[in-house]
Order: sequence, then structure tokens, then C-alpha cells
Amino acid sequence: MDIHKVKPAPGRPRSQQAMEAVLTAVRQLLQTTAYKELTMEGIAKAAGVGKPTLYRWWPNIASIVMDVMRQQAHHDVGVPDTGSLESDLLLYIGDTCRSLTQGAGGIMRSLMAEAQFDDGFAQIFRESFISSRRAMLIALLQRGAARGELQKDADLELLADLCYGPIWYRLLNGHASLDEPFVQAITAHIIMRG
Amino acid sequence: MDIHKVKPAPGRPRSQQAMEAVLTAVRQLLQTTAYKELTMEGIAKAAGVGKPTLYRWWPNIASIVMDVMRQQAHHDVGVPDTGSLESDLLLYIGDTCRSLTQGAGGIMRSLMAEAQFDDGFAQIFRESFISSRRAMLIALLQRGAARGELQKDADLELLADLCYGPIWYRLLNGHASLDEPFVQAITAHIIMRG
Amino acid sequence: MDIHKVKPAPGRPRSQQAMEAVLTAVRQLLQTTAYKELTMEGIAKAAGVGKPTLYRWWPNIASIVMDVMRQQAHHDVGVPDTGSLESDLLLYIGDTCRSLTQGAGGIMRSLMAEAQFDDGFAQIFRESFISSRRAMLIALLQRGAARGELQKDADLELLADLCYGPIWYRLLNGHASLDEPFVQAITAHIIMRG
Amino acid sequence: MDIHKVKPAPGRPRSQQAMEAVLTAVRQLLQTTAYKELTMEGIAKAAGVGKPTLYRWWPNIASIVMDVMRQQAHHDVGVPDTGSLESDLLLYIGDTCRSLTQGAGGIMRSLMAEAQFDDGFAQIFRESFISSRRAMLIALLQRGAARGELQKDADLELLADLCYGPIWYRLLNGHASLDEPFVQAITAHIIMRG
DNA sequence: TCGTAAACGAGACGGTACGTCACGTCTTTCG
DNA sequence: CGAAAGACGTGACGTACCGTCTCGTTTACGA
Repeated sequence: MDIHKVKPAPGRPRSQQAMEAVLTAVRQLLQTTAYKELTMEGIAKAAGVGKPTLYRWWPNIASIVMDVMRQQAHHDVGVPDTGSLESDLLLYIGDTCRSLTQGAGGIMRSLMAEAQFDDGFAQIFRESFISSRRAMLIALLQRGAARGELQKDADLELLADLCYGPIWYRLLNGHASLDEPFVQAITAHIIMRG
Repeated sequence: MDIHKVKPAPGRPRSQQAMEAVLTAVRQLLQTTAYKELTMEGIAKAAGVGKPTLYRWWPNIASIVMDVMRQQAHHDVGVPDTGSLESDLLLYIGDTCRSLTQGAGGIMRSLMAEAQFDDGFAQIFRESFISSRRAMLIALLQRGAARGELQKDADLELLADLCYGPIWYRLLNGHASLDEPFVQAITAHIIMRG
Repeated sequence: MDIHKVKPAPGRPRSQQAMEAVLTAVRQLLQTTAYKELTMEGIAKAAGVGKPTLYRWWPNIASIVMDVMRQQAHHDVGVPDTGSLESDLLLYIGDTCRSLTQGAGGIMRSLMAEAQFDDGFAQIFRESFISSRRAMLIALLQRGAARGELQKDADLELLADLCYGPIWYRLLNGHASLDEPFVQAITAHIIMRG
Repeated sequence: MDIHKVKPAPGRPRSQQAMEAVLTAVRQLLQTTAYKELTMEGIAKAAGVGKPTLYRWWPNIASIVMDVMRQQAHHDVGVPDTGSLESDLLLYIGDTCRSLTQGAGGIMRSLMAEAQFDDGFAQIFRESFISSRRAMLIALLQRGAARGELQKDADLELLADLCYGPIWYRLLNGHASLDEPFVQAITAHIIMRG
């Protein structure tokens, strides 16, 4: 236990409230407004926060929204480990598609779009979402490969692309749905090919 | 022989010059400027055209850029017909990836991103690019299937997703390149699976 | 002694500089440009001020110009009190006509014209200029009446119209000048009639 | 007598219909719209006439409106000749004020305002309205003077200013009405002073 | 009875200025 | 002395009209 008091920083303390108010406000705004309608001005007003405060913590809207998404990201899609690659894939891809279909899809599309315009954001987005998800999938595949459920020389990176590619492609273009047959087809495809 | 006279529209006819000046100006601007830096004001000024003229013919920047892209779209990627599905795919996917790698990629990324924000544009974009390209690929696959190079019950739509999905996924995320090995891998994948 | 503290408004205070820059810029612009040539854009640029700042404080150009005029209005025409109505009138009407002849005339014509188109501005214009000037003249007439230099039942409002009416009429139509003989004639007229 | 035939201009003659359609349309527009709301585009559309046709015959809106006014100008105010200056003035000034009160006032205010901005229009306006009306009043005064109802050396120009000045002044500022007492006061004033 | 030429309607053109919006920064006061 | 509040300069937005131009059509004279 620490008897010494923490020397308080001089000046007005940082408002913990402010940060959370922002995230909460954005979460609510996103339920009635499209991502593209969000403005720094609007968020500041909705959160009861000054614009400079916003800029002190986040460089742009995409970053705020990404923090919001991150808050609830891991709730949606876990990494199964059933002992069978096929079951694992069915669960993992299924969860992913369900999450995207049930509301997260719209925002993810927006963030992916934003990443095409803003390099700084792109980097964070890819690290936070894309790469982290890819890593999970690849770990899952690796377990399968170790069990001999894939060919020894299977290119797991490519398999990940063959999994996530069609998902994003359908999500972004909306020409077909991310339904159960799709999940099964993708899974079957990976198993057979790998 | 056509007896019916074409009723000409009254009023001053649309200036061919103006349209082309705009497209040319945008093409040039895009060589020195990012898509996101384009503004209607800037385009109007660069093209020596009034802003209202711009708005008369295009609702937004994305539409102008898409017209630019459409102008040169068919030059880049043709539809091969070698008699072998594998050769066809290698050529078609190869051309596609080369085109995207050699300059069109950045703009296509921007247009895809724009389509996530603007429903009206999304529809045109998907019809002009996505669907038309998918249709070509599917026709190519169909010829292969007719020759027995694919299973009889192969889901060609899904195969198209398995082809374009990874391409777009890599293009949008930049985590891997659209190089020759990738083209071969995708091709091999489709052939084996189909 | 004032115990009550004035509660200062939060946030950045209104920039005194900006306001004065605008008024100064307009004053200078008016020396080389006709009132009708003024544009909000031009004023903003000349004053080194943002357009929104202009609109924050003034609804239109006429209001800005009126503020400019108000700044120097009282310098030109004072209210004499010589003890003689005739002398007072000669001085007052003379000053008025000289002021209008020497530069203020053009702008006053423009403001009067603007007041015919914009009701909101008309009200402010009449209160700021017309009524305040009429009040001064009437006060002057009242002193004369109190000294018995006018008939007891003289209608001072009408006399004010008979004074200002011809002045504005000549100013607006330019068919005759506001010279010394005119001043004397108007004065003589009011004295004799009243 | 002229033997030479007038060489008719070749080509399609000016359309009488078009001109009248314009004037009629403007007259109607002015009943529901303020003068300042009129636009060349709107007039052309309302009259079913091309914009170039408008510009062929009138340089600006004020000129069109003035033609409308001129059409019905002489109906409202005639020049009485009762043999008595006082009666003449009461009738003439009375008619003038009634005309202005009953609808012409608003448009006349607008035209006077327009004349402050546009020198070309100002000249025509003053010749068409102001001077012609002044001339009538002065003729009327001259008859009275010839009958000895005014002083021999009376300055009729000044008297005209003393008559029209207050009328316009009240019309433009709206601080008092152009009612019968006003007419009588002005008349009495001129008679006594002259 | 036709060809010619001017005026017509329509409407697109290059422009200018509008009034608004959001940006990201700057300058206060308050806690 | 940092957070909040909000005014600031900037610059693009999309719109409204401007006055001009270029069409194909209509009309009435003169050859």
C-alpha cells in the first residue's frame, strides 16, 4: 500500500467523464445517424464537450468511432477450439458474418472506407481490426494444420485472404448476403483446398 | 431506312467541349492529387468551366471520377478466350491485378470507399464496375464449365466472390501484393475447387 | 460601488479587432467603389475577416454600411442653439446640406434606397438616421416656438417634413443642388409659415 | 407628304405578342411578389418568353417595370383647371397622394430606389416620371401665378420641391400618411408662401 | 412560291456572389 | 494550469441568377 500521496498534477484535472461522455454520445449518435453524418462539432455538442478537448484525444472522427467499436469488439467473435478445424471454422466464420449482419457491418464498412482516404487511420484500423482478426484466424488454421487437417505446405496467409476476402467483398458490395450457406461454402472451400 | 426524323432537343446543345474538358482536367488532377483532395471548385477552375455546369451533369465528384475511369476501363482488361479455363483465368486475373497495381488501384479504392457512403453512387458504381466485371468473369467460367473444366454443379457466383474477394481485400488493406504468385494461387484455387 | 460582479460569458470573447477591421475596410472600399458594388465576399477579404464572422454580426451589407455611417454621423451635423430660430435653422440645414453634398450624400442615397427593399433594415435605418435627425430638428423648432418665433399652433411634424422633404427630394433626384440659396429659401419658408 | 415608301426591315418583325405578354406577366407578378423578388428568369418563364427576347428589348428589370407603370400612369392623376389655384392644388395633390396610397406607392418606392443604383435607369425614370409630373405641377402653378394668386417673383421650382418633397419623404419613410389633412396642409402652405 | 433574314422559344454556357457548414486553431474564463 | 466554451479565419459547399451564346423554328417580306 502506498502511503505517499500521489503528487497531483497542477491545474485542472483531466476529465475522465469527458472521454466517456464522448464515446457514449458517439455510440448513441451512430444509432440514429450514418457514420458519414458525424461531425466533430456535432459530437462535441452531443457529448457536452469542447471541440479542443476532442482534438486533444483523437485526431479525427474515425478514431473516435474505432474506439467505440473496440470497446465492444471482442464480445462478438471469440476463437473457438473444438478440436476439429471444420467446426472451428464454421463457428468462427459464422460468428463473424452474424456480427457483421447484425449491425456492426455498416460501421465496419464505413471504417474500411475511411481507411482508404486517411493513411494514419488506415494503419491503426488495420492493426486494430484487420490484422488482429487475421491473426486469430491464422492461429485457428495453424492448429488445424498441426492436426494434419490441412496440407503441410498450405499457405495460411492466402487461406486467410480466401476467407476474409469474399466476406468483405460481399459486405462492401452487398450483392449477396453473408448467410449460413455462404459460411458453409467458404468453410468447405478452405478445408478442401488447404 | 429510317423515315422518322429524330426530334432535336430545343435550346443550346450540350457542349461536348465542356464535358471533355472536365474529364481531361480531372484525369490530370488525379496524377498530382489524391482523390480526396479533389473539390468541385478546383475541378471547375482547372477545366475552365462554371461550377453550375459541373452540377448540371454530375451530382458529385465520385461520379465525375467514375466517368473518367469508365473511359479507359475497357482498355486495361479484356476477356480472353484461349480454349482453356486455366489460361483464361491466368490472363484475366493477371490483367486485372496488373491494372490495379499500375495506377488504377488507388482510384478504384477511393471509388469503392465512396460507394460505402453514398447510396446513389454505390448503385452506379456497382453496375458500372463491379457487376460488369463479375459478369465477364462468370461468362469466362461458364465457358470453362461447358467444356467440363469445372464441376457441373459449381456455384459460379461463389467462385466469382472467391476470385474478386481476395483481390479487393488485398487492394483495400495492402497487407500483401497482387503479384504473379497471387494470380496463380487464386487461379489454381478456382480450378481445383470448381 | 458595485458589488455585483459582471458574469463574463464563457468562451473566446468577440474580437474588437475584427469589428473595427470590417468597418475600416468598408469605409475605404466606399471611397473607390459604389455602394452597390460591395459584396460580402469582398468586404471579408478586404477586412481580412472570415465571411461567417461577417454574418455573425451583421445580416447584410446595408447594416455594415450603416454602422460605418453612424460612426461619423454626429461629427458632421450638430444642433446649434444661438437664441434665434432663423440662425439655428440656417446653421442646422446648412450643415445638413453641406454634409450631404460633401460625400455622405451618395451613401445616404444608397441606404435610403436599400430601406425601400428590406423592411428589417428600413426600421433600423429610420430609427438610427431619419427619426433621430427629425427629433433634433423638432427640438430646435420647439425652442423657437417657445420663444414665440413660430405660431402657437404650428404643426412641428409637418414643418419637419417641409424641411427634410425637399432636401431628400433633391438629393434623390439630383435635379437641383443643396446650395446656400436653397438653405436660405427653406429656412425663410419655415419661419414665415410657422 | 412622303412619297418614299418606308423600307421595311427584312426578317421576322418584332412580336407584339411577346412584348405584351411580358408586361402583362410582370403586372401580375407584381401583385403577389415584391419588386425586389423579380428576376429576369422568372419574368421570362412567367411570360413564356425567352430570356434573350427580354434582353433584346429591355436592359434590366427596372425598365420593364417602368413600362408597366407608364402604361397606367396617366389614368391616375390628371391636371385640373378649375380657375382657382387652391382647388387645382387640392385636386392635383390629392389625386397624387391617393394614387400612391392605393397601390402605386410600393412600386414607385422601388423605382425611386432603383434609380439610386443605376444611372441609366435614373435618367429615364426622372424624365418619365419625376420631371413630367413636376412640369404639370409647375404649369398649374404658373396659371395661378398669371392670375395673381402667387407672388410675382415666386420661385416655382422651389414651390414644386416644397410640394413633392414632403410627399416622397413620407412615402419613402412611412412615418406619416399621405392623407387629406396632409394634402390640405401642403396646399395651404404653397398658397400662403407663394 | 420560294429563299432570306430577323426574331422567336429554349436552354446550356462561364461566371459571381450568395449564405451555410465544418474544419482546426486561438483566446478567454473557470475549476 | 488544463479543460471547457466558443469566436476566429479558412475554404468548399450547392444554389440562384446573371447576361451571352447557340440551336432549330417561325414569320413575313422581296425576288
